[in-house]
Amino acid sequence: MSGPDMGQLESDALAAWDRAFEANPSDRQKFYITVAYPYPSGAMHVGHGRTYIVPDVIARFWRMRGREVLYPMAFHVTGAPVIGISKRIARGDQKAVTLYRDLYKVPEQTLKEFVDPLAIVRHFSEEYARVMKECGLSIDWRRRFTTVDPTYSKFIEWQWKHLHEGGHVLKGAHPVRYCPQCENPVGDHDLLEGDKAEILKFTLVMFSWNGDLIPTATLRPETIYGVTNLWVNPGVTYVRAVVDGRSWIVSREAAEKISLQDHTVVITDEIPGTTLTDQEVSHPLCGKVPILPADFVDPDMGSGVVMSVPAHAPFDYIALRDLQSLGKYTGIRPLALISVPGYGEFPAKDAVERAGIENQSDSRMESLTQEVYSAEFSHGKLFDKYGGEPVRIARDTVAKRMIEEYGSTIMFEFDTRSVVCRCGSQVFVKILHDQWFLQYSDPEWKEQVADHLKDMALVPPEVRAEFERTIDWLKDWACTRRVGLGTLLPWDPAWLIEPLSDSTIYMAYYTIAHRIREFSPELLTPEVFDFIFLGRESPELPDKARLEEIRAEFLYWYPYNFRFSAKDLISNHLTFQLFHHVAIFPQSLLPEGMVVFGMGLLNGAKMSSSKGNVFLLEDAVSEFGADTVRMFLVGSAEPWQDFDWRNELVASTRKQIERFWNTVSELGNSTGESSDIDTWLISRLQYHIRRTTEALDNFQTRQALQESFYAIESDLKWYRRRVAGAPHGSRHLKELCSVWVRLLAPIIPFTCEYLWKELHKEGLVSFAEWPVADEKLVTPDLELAEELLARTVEDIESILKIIQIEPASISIYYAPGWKQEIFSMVAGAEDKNLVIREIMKNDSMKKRGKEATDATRQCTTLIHRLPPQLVDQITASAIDEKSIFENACSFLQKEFGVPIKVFDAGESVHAKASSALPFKPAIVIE
RNA sequence: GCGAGGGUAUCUAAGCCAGGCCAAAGGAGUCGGACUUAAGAUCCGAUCUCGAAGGAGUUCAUGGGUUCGAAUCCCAUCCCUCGCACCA
Repeated sequence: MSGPDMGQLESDALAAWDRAFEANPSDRQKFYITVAYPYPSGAMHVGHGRTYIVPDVIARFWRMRGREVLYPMAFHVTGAPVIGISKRIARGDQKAVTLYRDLYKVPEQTLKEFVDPLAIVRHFSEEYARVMKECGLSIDWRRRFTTVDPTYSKFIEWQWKHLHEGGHVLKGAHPVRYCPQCENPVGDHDLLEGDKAEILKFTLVMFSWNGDLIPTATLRPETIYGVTNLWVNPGVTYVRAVVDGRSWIVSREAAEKISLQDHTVVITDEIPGTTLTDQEVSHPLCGKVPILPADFVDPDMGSGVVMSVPAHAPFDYIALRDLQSLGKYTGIRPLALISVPGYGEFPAKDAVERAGIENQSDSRMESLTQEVYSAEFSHGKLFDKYGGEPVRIARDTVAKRMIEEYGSTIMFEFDTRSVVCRCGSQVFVKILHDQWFLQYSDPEWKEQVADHLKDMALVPPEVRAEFERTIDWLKDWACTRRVGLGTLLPWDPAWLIEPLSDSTIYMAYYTIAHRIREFSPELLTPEVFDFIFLGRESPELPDKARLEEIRAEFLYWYPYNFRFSAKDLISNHLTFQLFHHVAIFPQSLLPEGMVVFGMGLLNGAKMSSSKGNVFLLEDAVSEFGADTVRMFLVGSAEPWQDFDWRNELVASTRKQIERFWNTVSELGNSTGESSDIDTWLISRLQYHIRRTTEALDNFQTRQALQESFYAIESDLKWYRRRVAGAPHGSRHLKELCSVWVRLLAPIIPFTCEYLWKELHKEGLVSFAEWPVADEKLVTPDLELAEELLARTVEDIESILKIIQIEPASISIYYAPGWKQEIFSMVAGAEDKNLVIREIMKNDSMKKRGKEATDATRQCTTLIHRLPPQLVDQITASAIDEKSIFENACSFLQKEFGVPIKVFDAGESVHAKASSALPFKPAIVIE
């Protein structure tokens, strides 16, 4: 039989599902799940596919279990990326055009429209919706919206009014990456180079020189006590500049940077580096020190002047050593100030000497500096005369003191040298003013979130620690931007609300999205939302009756049951949304649970659109079929594990679906009489129903598939073997198929929808009743008998394999009754080492002597090897091995093609017979 | 560097929390057989090593330790993934 026509089958199912998943409040209990909505700036790949298919499987499962299930979807279009994309496409940037035209397959005509950023999100949100439907996602599309819809903006304004009034939004200054050419802050996606650059906070230590200040930038202000000199580059021309009214000497680059960081800077004249060398400067904390020449000083790093601490900085140590080896400045000695275990008086000296470094151009200097730096930071302590504090604490105390008493200031600088904007200009750190912050640092707010987290279900449980860490670690978040798409900050409309910050409670908005559109946006005052979400009455609400309905719908669905997202969002979105929920909603409406996904790989490598290493979801669906894609994505790993898409594995998934399709088509309408083995099959089925249900209850889609697909298949394999040659399947098989199709319906709904009809069932399988295990159909004795038989067959096979003789007959010797007794006694014994004594107290056993002690030892070994559950069953049910084997004689004869004889081992004199044990008969092949 | 998670046979992936059910499930791949004109599909078997009796030996990143007994518990080391922010 050939496979089904998937194309036809899929379009039939899609037609049948049209609008079927629109969810409305009902008498049923609700189940509401949401997934982080996509930012539609490109085509969906199979990684996205899993993000939405896993929740769909869960949604379908609960729907079949009789819940009213809401699974909504919307599109996040706020932010700056599409603006950059549209600019690049407008400019004809080759890389961007290739990506969109060739990889994402955007038609030429549409691509032309991409000069409008909104056209991009419009195009791809349509694509997303279309592909999501093709995948069979059971979404209520009536609730779809985008985050720039005027109605949604009204909702965001309401949210932010509450955050503001609740004291969670504060104004402050903030250092950002800034492009002077574009006159804008730049995000990661705007960068040509240095996208991982971090902003470091340097302290400018102010040395005095003839009425001028010479600042040196350092990450280690506490080392001021060990400064022996400064370094300037003699080949660089420095500038004198009036900075906030004081005269500074710094490199030209530094002057420019400082001017972006809250200082007024006026350059007055130039000073060659050579003028500075051999001059003497002073600082209250280290006294007078000379300025020495050094070529390694980079004018583009910090102030362009460096303070030298040869005792603790390898660079300084070796630069000094190099000078001194030329007979210069020999009077200068390193000055130690930190003690650190594992190093002598001068850690920098130790490190340099241990590594055998010859001179300052050695490539290992960088890592050596890092090594000393870390060792001192984590284990170092300042000498008592400098306060005796650990380095990690002293660093802050000294910095604070310098700022308060000695005119120091902060300078921001990147940790990587070259940070370049897409426009080609160098990027600087700028301090932005009037910036609004969400005050995630607020201890009280943190505590509320942490308290609520305790009540939440988290899947998998391992992520709890990471959430706790994140709540603890979160600092204030700059929540407004100057550029991009989005909602204006209601009380300061010069700012846009930052995109991660406008996506924190939209799960509540879904519940009313389709109804709120009945109002024109200008009617949607904060009072309206206050009423809908908080039940707050106010006079003059528009269309109160309608609002009552909307509020009722919100209350029906909220709080959501589970939110799904990938693990990279734990440290921002998933935690942010908790902060916002606790700030706005009452206890009873707070989120109940979260499910965190793993990441996707393609052929073992990370999926990445920019590197072209993606497999588009739509291509996957058209090549393999939606069900295959679904089954692979939820079945190859549990949702929280990383998964790896490999075409060859996916192809074999398709074969499995075809096999299932063939089996059900063949057996689905059987009506024959049933026998013991049918009863056995149905008994096993109850177990699989239970296990599948448990797995899906716990979001274990892979486990569910193992139980509902492979485990049932493997039972059927044994069944077929047992009935080989017997007439057509029984009516029990029909029942099995009906259960089987339902168990798999959440995972491969297209195939199951078709087969459901084939089985002449009413309605859609998507809404059919989820199977429930019926304990009355469980027959432990039969299962045990089949287990014994299967194990015996296995034993016989393994013997046959080894001895390689052509067997003439096979004899099975089942264990005598007294061994059963021993077996039970051993099984029931607390201490298996002492049981032999108990057994020997029994006279009839005593009479058997060695035979009985041997049997006890053998039973003990056997019991250790059998699953405990099975041992319990064996002892509980006193099975009749004799009749089991006799009943199976014809089966065994067919299996092995030779006559089978069954004997009581107790009545046999055959040497082998004595090795018979309960559940492990002696086997003799002749 | 810091924080969180992980390393199981050819690949993938159970098992680990609650140590003996473990030479270690399932799936894939590979090899052999049946069917077929052939291929594919399907079905059956094998797939760490040894073995002419259902067994034995060596394995679960590496090295130690605890225990009668360790893939599972403890310690150290190495490697991988994610996050470290104003960005979706």
